[in-house]
Parts: sequence; C-alpha cells; structure tokens
Amino acid sequence: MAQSETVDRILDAAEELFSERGFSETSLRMITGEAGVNLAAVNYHFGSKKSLIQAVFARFLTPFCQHLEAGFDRLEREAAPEPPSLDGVLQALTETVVEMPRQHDRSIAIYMRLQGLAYTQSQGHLRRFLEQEYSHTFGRFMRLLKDATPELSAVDRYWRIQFMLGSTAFTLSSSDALTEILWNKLGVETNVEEIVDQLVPFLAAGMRAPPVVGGSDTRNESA
Amino acid sequence: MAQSETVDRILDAAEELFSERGFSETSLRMITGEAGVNLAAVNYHFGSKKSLIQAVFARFLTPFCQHLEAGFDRLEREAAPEPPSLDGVLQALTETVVEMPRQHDRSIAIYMRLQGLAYTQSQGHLRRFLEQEYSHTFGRFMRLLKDATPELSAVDRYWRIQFMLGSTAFTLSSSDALTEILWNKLGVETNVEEIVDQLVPFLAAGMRAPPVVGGSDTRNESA
DNA sequence: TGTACATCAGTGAACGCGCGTTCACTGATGTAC
DNA sequence: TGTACATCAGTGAACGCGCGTTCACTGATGTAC
Repeated sequence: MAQSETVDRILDAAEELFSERGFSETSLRMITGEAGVNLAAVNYHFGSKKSLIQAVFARFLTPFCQHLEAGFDRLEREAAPEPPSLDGVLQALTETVVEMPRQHDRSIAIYMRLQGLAYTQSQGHLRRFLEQEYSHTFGRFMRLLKDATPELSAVDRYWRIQFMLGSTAFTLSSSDALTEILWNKLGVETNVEEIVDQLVPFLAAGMRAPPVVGGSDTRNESA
Repeated sequence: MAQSETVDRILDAAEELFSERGFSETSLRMITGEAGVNLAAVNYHFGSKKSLIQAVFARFLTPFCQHLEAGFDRLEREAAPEPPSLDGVLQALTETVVEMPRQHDRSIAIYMRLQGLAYTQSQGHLRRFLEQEYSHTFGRFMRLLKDATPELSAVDRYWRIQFMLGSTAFTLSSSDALTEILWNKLGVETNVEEIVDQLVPFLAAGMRAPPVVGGSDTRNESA
C-alpha cells in the first residue's frame, strides 16, 4: 500500500460516523469496526480520539479553504476597484460548498453536517484548533461581507452573519432528511443545487433588511 | 417538604448542565452532585436518564406551548377575519420566547440552549417524545405561517421555514458563545432579547424575498 | 550477495475508569383496628 | 391511646459494561557493511 491505506479508511469511517452521531456518541470501536482496521490503529496513527477529530476536520477544511480563497481572489479581481457585492461573496461561498465535495467525490451532506457539528458540539479543543488553523480564510470572508454591507453597524452585521451561518449549516446538514420530507409531502424532487438556489436569496434578503432601530447602536467600524 | 423538593432540584441541575454540555457529556453523577442529592434518586424518581431528559423538556415546553397557543389565539382574534400577518406570527413566537422564562424565573439562555439541543442533539427517543407531545402547537404554527405567506409556492415556503428554524436553532443554541465573542471583538454587551430583536427582521425579510424564479414551480396549496 | 540490525505499520489482549442502573436497606409518616 | 403494618422518599454500595488508552509483540521492508 502506497502511503497508509489504514489512515484513510479510519478517516472515512470517522467522518461518516461523526457526522451521523456526533463525537461522544461515536466510539473508536465503531470507527475501527466500520473501517475494518484494528482498534489500536487509531491511537497508533493519530495519538488520541481528540486528534482524530481534528484530523477529520483538517482533511476537509484545508482544501475547502483553498478553493474558497481562490474564489475570493477571482471575485476581487473581477470587481476591482469596487469591493465585491454581497451576492458575489455569497455565491463564491456556495459555489465552493457545491463544487468541493464533488471534486473529492464525497457526499455534500457529510461535509455540511460536519460543519454543523463544529458549531454545536465543539468541545474546546476543536474550537481552538479551528480558530488556529482557519482564522485567515474566515477573517477574509468576514472582511468581504463587511465591505459588501457598509450600511450595517458592526453589531448588526455580526448577528446577521451568525444567522446566515446557522441557516446554512442547519439546512445543508439535514439536506437528506429535508429532501425526503419534501418528496413525501409535496411530491417534489430536488437536489443540493436547488436548495442552495433557494437559500442564497433568502440570506441576501435578510442581510439587506433595514438595520434594527433602538438597539445598542455602536456604529463603529472596527473589525 | 411539600411534594418532593428532590425532584425539582434534580430537574434544575439537569436543565442547567444539559444546556451547557449536551446530553451524553453530562453524567448522572454530575447532576446529582450539583443538585446535592443521592445518585440513585434519579432512577428512583425518573426511572432512567432518558426519562429525565424528557422530563426536563416537558417542564419547559408544556408551559411554553400553552403561552404560545394563547398568543396565537389573541393574534387570530385581533386580525379576524383576515389571517394574522407574518410579523404578527413571528412576534407572537418571540414574545413567548422572551416572556415565558421570565414568568418562571429561569434564565432565558438555558431555555434557548435547550431549544437548540432539541434540534441538533435529539437522539430518537427525544425526537419521538417531542413529536408526540407538541405536534399540535407546531402544526398550528406552520398553518399560520402558510396563511401569512400566500404569495409563496408550497416549495418556496417549505424551504424558507426550514431556513428560519435553522437560523433560530443555531443562533440561540450558541447564544452564550456568540455573546462572548461579540464582547471580546467589539466590546459590546448584549442579551437574548436583543438577539431576538435582531433575528426577527432578518427572518421576516428572508421570508418576504421575491420567490425564486426558474425552480420547479409547483404552486399548489397542499399542506 | 549475505548477514545483522533498524524502522515501521499493524495487532491482540489487557488495563483502569466512569458510566447508568440495581438492590437491599433505613427511617419517617400515614392508616387500620 | 396503643400496636402492627403499609407506604414512600431517599440511601450506600455494588454491579456489569463499554470506553479510550497502553503495551509487548509480529512480520515485512529498508539499510549498512
């Protein structure tokens, strides 16, 4: 075997089981059983369960961020000297979301559910790891959003970004179940591209809603 | 002691610890330690950990749904013979979210995080329990949303409701962390009421975005 | 080319630990006669 | 009023189990001389 097939088999199984069940509900015995490798192989290759969790995220987030940064580069080049529009930024993001798993031949639902887990289940070590590794791309995304919505106060913008992330992570992480419900209830077939086509105008409209009046109005422009 | 103080102490501790750490990361020993009661008391009063989880949700969801249904009653009475507006429906919901915990003298953040957990961590037994117990109120909420957005196709409405639920569940379940980040980054203090005040116009604007063109356009009006 | 040693991926079995649950028990209060 | 029994909230200690991790080991491959 070329490098170590075992490492990839463990990562594949862990990715799938974590995305289905969460971290603490997935035992190393489940993962190694699914992967068809020895229980001790996880600690041999990764050192600990925590490190395995981080490795799963690294394997998908690193190419994801590369693809996204390339999209941002293109976007800024085309829009120059103006900053890119809100729709452009969101489209660059969703294009990456749709294209990336296809390139790596993996289910988009797994990626999305992992994304969701990073938000809702991250247990300190994972949050720290993600902040350390991917703050550059995340910060750039935030800056692009800021430049695309100069009419919003920093606080308004902060919350609306969180609302967008939440909506996206939740919907796409449950996309399989939601697609099935739609079929059962309304007899309509759909796919991830169509969900994204629905999502983008919803989010863009939310971002463009009139700013909240009355709230704590700190219209400073710090990062 | 009047009824059983122990039961309430267990529920109080479980509510807080579950909302902070999730279900499987919270052991019965933590709960009973925090509550100052004997370990065996949980199984004596509730039968199992699963039943305790359900009891925690029942204690907060039952009055929540009662309050919400009363709000819907009022809303429909005032709007009659027209159906209530979208803003009215969302405001009835958020008013309940804000008022209910205040009435019962409990932290709103705990309730919000529990609400989020019900979406993101529910493990079969909890999902079944919630569907069985609270489908009436949820169905009524859906019907009100439908009547308030007659311009949307069933498919558009379906997705947008999912986007709203996702945004709400994610934001409120991470409200503590997001509040802390806001403080660290922008030096702004906030509370759950303000988050809700931000959330409602964002969601309402998303719901009112022009319907998607080109998508599979099944403008039927089935449930 | 042959031998000795080093490196490395992977293994099987066991370790200690914390978990949810169980069980025999206590002590206080209520009830029947 | 006194005694016997029933009910009930709560307890302390132990149970078996699955968990993440460890460790001594194997067998294949590479390397030095």
